[in-house]
Amino acid sequence: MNKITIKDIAALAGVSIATVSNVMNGTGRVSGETAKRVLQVIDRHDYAPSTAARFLKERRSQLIGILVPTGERGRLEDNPFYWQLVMAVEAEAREERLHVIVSGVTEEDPLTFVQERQLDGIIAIGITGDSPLLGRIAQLDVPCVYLDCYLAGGENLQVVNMNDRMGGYLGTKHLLSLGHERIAVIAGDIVTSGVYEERWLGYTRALEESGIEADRALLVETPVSLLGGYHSAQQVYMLSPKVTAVFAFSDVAAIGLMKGLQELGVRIPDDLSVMGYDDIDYAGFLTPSLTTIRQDIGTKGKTAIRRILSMIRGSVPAEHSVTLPVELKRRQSTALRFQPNSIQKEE
Amino acid sequence: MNKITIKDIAALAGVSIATVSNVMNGTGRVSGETAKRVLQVIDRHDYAPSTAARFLKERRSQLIGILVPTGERGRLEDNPFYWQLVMAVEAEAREERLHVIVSGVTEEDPLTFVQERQLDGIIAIGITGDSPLLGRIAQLDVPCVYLDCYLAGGENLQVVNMNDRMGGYLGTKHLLSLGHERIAVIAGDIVTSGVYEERWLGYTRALEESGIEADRALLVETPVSLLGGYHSAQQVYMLSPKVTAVFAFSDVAAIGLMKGLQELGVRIPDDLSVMGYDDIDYAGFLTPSLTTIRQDIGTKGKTAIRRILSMIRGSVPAEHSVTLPVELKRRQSTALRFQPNSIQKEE
DNA sequence: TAAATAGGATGAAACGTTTAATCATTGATC
DNA sequence: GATCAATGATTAAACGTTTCATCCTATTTA
Repeated sequence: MNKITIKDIAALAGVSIATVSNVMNGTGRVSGETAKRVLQVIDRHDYAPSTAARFLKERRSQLIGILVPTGERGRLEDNPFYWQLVMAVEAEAREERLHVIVSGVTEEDPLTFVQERQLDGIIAIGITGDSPLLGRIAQLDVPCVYLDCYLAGGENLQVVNMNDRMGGYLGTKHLLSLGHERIAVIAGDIVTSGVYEERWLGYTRALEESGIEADRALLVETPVSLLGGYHSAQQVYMLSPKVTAVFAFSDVAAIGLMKGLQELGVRIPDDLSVMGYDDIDYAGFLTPSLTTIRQDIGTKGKTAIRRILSMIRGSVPAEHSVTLPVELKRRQSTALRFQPNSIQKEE
Repeated sequence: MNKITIKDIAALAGVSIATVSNVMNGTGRVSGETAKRVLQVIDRHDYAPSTAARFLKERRSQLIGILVPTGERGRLEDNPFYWQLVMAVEAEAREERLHVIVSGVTEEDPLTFVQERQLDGIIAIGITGDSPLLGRIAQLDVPCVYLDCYLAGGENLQVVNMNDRMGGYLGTKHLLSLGHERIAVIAGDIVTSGVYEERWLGYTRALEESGIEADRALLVETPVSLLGGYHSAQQVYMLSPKVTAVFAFSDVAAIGLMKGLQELGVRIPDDLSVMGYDDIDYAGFLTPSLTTIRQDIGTKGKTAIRRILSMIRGSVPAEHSVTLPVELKRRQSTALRFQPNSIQKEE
């Protein structure tokens, strides 16, 4: 069953292939009569023009790549966050008749496919300031928007970030306002990841404003995952009761942490306040529900794809980077420091 | 900055384009000498051959489509499950040098892009027995694997399902073994969705084996989501205390349900046992942790893509459909019926 | 010495589109 | 009646590959 081509349609409709092409694209001049006939033939044989041929001619692909960091065994990172992002990007893209390729980037052969497939644009997520990818992408000369990236020399790159520093600041302020002064932090590797570093900077600034010096000993660096959070419960437990609150820089880690703490007999928020970050859907449905910093991933994705689109159309947005707002979402997992009658912990 | 093509490489290396092509693909006969020279030139200009041109010739795309159901506003359905799937599929695909397009399918123009882009294969998720898509896909004549689909006349279609009936059966057996006899069920629309219907059939069979007749009044049909589960808590509450256990056919709904119940003062599992389905990552990290039916999404995805690959290579797997095993994951949210001292509920 | 063979490289067609340039027909204008 | 303009449709080049058939040159074989 050989694929039907524009040539077949032309023959069947008794016109030239140019006319068929013109009918499909609304270009050139075609009489209503002919157009109708051609469309009928197209419809009857449900013919669809080959994008390979078209894009070969037009030198583009109508394809957007989402470059997702890979974790163990070269797999895409396991975080529901990415699906949220894909959802947002795909929705916008589909409206513009673009499609979305989701791909992990590995060390060996990171990006040749971008070039080979002539992607119209790419969205790169979570690239750290010193990554070699950065140079590669620049070389490619493809419209690119960086998401959640804090880049060293990237002044003229398109960057879309959430206001991570503000998030760290808001969360810490909230805990301070509840009377907490020694606040532990759970985060991924602070040094290499701009996102967590920014949140940490917000954290320290808030503390400073209250005349408290940030104490690196209260920082627990752990993989950002349920298990990572779970395992760090032990360390947090050792820090208590001097430490009365924990700020986890990720909801996922916070959920693991809470589980771990509860198993150790710690009551949340009575004994310890826990604060998350992201406001993933589950945050509001935990017991206790999780106070967190909300970032609107949908907006983030939408902003990214919109910028890609305007870059594709040749109009580079005026401002290079945009920082989207975050918001404190107060729930049950944070409370005033110490119940009056529970100043000392049982040992 | 015009894209560099095979022609440029040929000119620079002082050979014909045929030779360049041969060098790249290891076809034809090329001397080691020439090969080296060509490769150098390719490397120096980091040239990457255009897939559009290549695939135009080869009549394929090295592209796999994942067709995701769309929910409100035409967006991809919001369920972390899909990301798990994409992760698995993408990993396998990348090894075979295929790429993955994620696309929602809408009513208006469901699938022309499959044809236009000449996808090498598609993975269709959650298509119900009577969907018009089914016919369209068959028409396309593209290798397709159906995931989580119970199809009416689909004897010769490639279907990969989990053993949903067994899952329903196992979960119900478990609850029965704990002494529960009136067990409510929370599910999406049973009629149209094969998956939930199967689980329901497993449920009724288990009951029958204990001489209990399934009671349709104990079935709460609700959207499969956190909020859906949350809202159904009210109905479940009305059914208690005669009903002593709930089987939610989705973890996501179960999580919402538990939250709702806890807000109503119901203790889990003391007052009511709750059982989920899927074993999403969060299930083990809730308080109480959720007893559930585990399905291995990674394996599901891997199986699907493997079958696609063999279909692409022309060898249609012998058995048309495969059913993967599920497993009971016992945790804290289910317990023996009634504490001895709490036979009657306070009213 | 002539013919056959093998290795190495090339020419050109084909893949299915788009599009600029061209052509043919008809009706309007001078 | 000749020129022009407008309309409708066609021809052919181009896009960047792959690949088959062909060609050249040196070496081996008869």
